[in-house]
Amino acid sequence: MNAIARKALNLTKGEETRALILKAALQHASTHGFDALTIGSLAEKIGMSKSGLFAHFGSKEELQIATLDEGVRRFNQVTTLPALSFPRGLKRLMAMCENWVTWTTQCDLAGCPMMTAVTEFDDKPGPVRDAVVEHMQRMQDSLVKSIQMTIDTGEFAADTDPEQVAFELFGVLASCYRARNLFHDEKANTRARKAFERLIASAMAISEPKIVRRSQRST
Amino acid sequence: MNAIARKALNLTKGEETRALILKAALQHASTHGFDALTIGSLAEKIGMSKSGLFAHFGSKEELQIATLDEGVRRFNQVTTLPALSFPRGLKRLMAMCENWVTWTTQCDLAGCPMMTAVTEFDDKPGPVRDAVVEHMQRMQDSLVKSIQMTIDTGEFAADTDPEQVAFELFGVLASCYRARNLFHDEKANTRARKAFERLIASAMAISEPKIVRRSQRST
DNA sequence: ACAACAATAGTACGAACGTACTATTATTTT
DNA sequence: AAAATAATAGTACGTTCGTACTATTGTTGT
Repeated sequence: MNAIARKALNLTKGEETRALILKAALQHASTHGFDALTIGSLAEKIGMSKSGLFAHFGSKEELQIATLDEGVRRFNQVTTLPALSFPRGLKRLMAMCENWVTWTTQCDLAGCPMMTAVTEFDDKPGPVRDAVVEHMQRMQDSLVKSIQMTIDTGEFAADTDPEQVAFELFGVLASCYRARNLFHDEKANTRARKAFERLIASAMAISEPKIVRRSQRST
Repeated sequence: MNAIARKALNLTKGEETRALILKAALQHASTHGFDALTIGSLAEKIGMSKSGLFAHFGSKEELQIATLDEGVRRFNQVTTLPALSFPRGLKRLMAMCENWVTWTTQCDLAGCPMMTAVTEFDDKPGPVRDAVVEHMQRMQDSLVKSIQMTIDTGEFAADTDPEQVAFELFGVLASCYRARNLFHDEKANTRARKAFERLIASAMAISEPKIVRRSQRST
């Protein structure tokens, strides 16, 4: 990119390379993990010197955190943001579920960087773990809020436990990623969608099954 | 352990230390990951020399695979095996679910080593990944078989998709581990149990909800 | 008990790691 | 265009890594 084009985007040279580094870093971390995110290998990957790259972050931990932040940013960009164009409630929630399934593909990532970060840092105290926890907490809060909205609109049963639904939705996603990345299972996305549907349907159904069962059993 | 006690267990000295190493290795890997399973740190942890420990495995990869094998062995020991004492079908399946929730605690592990291995090696080709895939495939097959048995006994609906149920069961477990290890959520186990129950109930329910819905909508 | 062998320790090596520190270019501001 | 500043490269250092290789100790079978 030349200086003119850069100025048009209000980017300094440093910011431009930093963005370039983070793009490569995110790709690397999503496939090989955040621990494999070494300064040397990353520098070689994008064709710059170790020290030149290092100067942008000051430490490996800062690089990891910046990469994680970038991952979350991209995630929100392709999942949460587009979902906001749907009306509050079930429609929006379903849009988010669908976007979750396809987001890594959309962003050209092999795995989900956040999911990787979670298992990598869940027992490794330090600033990176803190960042992971904060991000995941924020995501969960936003998800719980979406579910609560679906209750408020009356689409989900009033006695639905939003946190329980969020818990299960996350599980579906985790299972989907595993099936995709470990087993290269082509049905992974389909299975995830089916699981989402079932989960949603179960939150919608009020207490109808009970009534039926009673009438059948009373024969 | 002295030589007499060892002989009583039919163990050579080498086998004894190997078992000791693997116990420490599994603990280390379950908390810090398989990549952090370095020869040096492990040797120091159990008070022996790097070269002495190394001689038992010949390479780091072999150590990782042996540790993974040990994890699977322990897993089966406290989950699959006890469940076999329950009758085929729903009872046994429910026992397995319950054992999954508590197995790491029972084995004094911080996280689930297999779950860690999956995210760590899902995009890292090599013998370790191959071992992970093989183990997980075997586990999944056994789970699918258990679900199929529950269909055969008539406890699950005939049109139940065993692989789909296995997919979702795994997701619940993944979510449980995340809640426990990342958020230190005390409700994690409770949520997992609730999710299992809901999933099982949904496989049991035939097509009753449909009937109700139709009658309501036709107003 | 002693020879044969298994198990462990010691030492050394190249490679890669993170991170200082200094030098050299680009870029921006005046 | 020159001065000031930002960005990148170069070099070096101490650690730790995995893994050879050799030496020593412990265990086992005869």
